[in-house]
Amino acid sequence: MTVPRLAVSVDLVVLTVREQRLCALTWRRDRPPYEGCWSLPGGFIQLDEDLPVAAARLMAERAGLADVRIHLEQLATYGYPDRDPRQRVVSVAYLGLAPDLPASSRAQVLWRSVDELDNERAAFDHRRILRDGVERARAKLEYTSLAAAFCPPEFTVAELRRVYEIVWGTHLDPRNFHRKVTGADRFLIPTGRTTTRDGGRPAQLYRRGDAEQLRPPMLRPRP
Amino acid sequence: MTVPRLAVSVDLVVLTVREQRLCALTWRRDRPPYEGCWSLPGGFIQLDEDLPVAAARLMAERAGLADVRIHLEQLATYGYPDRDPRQRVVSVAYLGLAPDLPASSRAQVLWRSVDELDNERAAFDHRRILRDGVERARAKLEYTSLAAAFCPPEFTVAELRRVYEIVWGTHLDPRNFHRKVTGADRFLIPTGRTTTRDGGRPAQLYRRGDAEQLRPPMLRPRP
DNA sequence: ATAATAGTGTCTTTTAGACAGTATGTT
DNA sequence: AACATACTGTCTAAAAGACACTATTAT
Repeated sequence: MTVPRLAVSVDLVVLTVREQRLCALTWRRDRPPYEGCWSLPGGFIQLDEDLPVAAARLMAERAGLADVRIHLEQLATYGYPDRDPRQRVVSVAYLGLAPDLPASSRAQVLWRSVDELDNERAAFDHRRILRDGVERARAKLEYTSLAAAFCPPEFTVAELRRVYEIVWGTHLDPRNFHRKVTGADRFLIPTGRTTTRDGGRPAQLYRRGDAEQLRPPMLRPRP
Repeated sequence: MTVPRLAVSVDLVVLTVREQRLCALTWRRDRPPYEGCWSLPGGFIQLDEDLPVAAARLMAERAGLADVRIHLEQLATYGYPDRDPRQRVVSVAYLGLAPDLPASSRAQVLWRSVDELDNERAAFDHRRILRDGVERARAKLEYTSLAAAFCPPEFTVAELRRVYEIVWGTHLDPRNFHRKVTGADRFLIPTGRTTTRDGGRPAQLYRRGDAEQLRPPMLRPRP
């Protein structure tokens, strides 16, 4: 019996919060198929390459983000037979959460609002993959400390709150939020320094603690 | 540029609760590599086959479970280069949650306790995959209604509680549990019938409701 | 009657949600 | 001074945890 062999790619859903919007890193395709559509950065894996290694390599090569501080986790694998019209490709998607970084040097690579992207023609099944990545990120803010992955190394409680508000598209009470996150075990570590970059009274700066879970979780307000 | 092509397989972590233990469906390997070790049921995908279709096919062919009522979801994809010594294989793992079914007709296919399996030599990286599947199942009981996937079509609150207790390895207060699950929106639908199969006072029988989320979640007791 | 399990009620503690009030900076 | 934001405190409502008590079957 002979075993079918397939092309295997890695696609990246890299999210960040910038200009009051949840944004994803995208390419603009300049040739068929799906010319003119947006697509996720990605590429084929090498024969001797582990999946997370391929994801990190493509993060540098195709997303322009060589920074190792970016949180990267496997999202899901997409493999229905005609998702690429040229050949059968099984794609392993990774989800990356990044702080607001300087834009890439390449003109082809753009941060774009996920709401905009959702209303535009996407290449392949990349809209579906993006949706899955956004929903994963939204869900993970509830019960993990991953929101801090969207923040710079030192951040204020208000900046962290704005991450939640923008990713969830909701308003959160600043005082209750403050109590919740500062009270959570090992979520935030005070640096002792303060900043006035948000205006008003100087705010404590925090670093990310080593807690991964947020217990009890912070549930999204439901309409 | 030439695209490397790889074998892609689907491996199944099928869990059930039987004889007071969380069990997984396994094969016993009768030839190298990993002769004598246990392995997860699985196989290669066909060239024109979608991943969920392949998972369902292998569920029937290799696990002996053609039953469509079994909950099936994608778990994760494993692809480090030497996970199979014969050739490079990227494996997409699926997680299945099944009620306590009659044993398979094939002697090679066995339900075995996940704790036992964790202490025995496994083929390939199947111990890691099993651990990931078990952890996913444990986590999902917290914030979804998936525990009912381990139960027969009609079940009592006590049977549902035993699922939680066995999967989590904890004791839960029967009265608080009853209040929580019967109060949860659209988690359980009373059938009107009762049963005495657990002894004692007859218990209401319930069917699974259409709620997928459990809000607020039922958190595992922590030590 | 006794044992076993189902189900209800009650009290306490924890947490969330709403919001008043004080603190400390900038303009 | 006015204003902006940070932070603390307080009250209430919801939910979890502990556990007493009643209900309905089998033996």
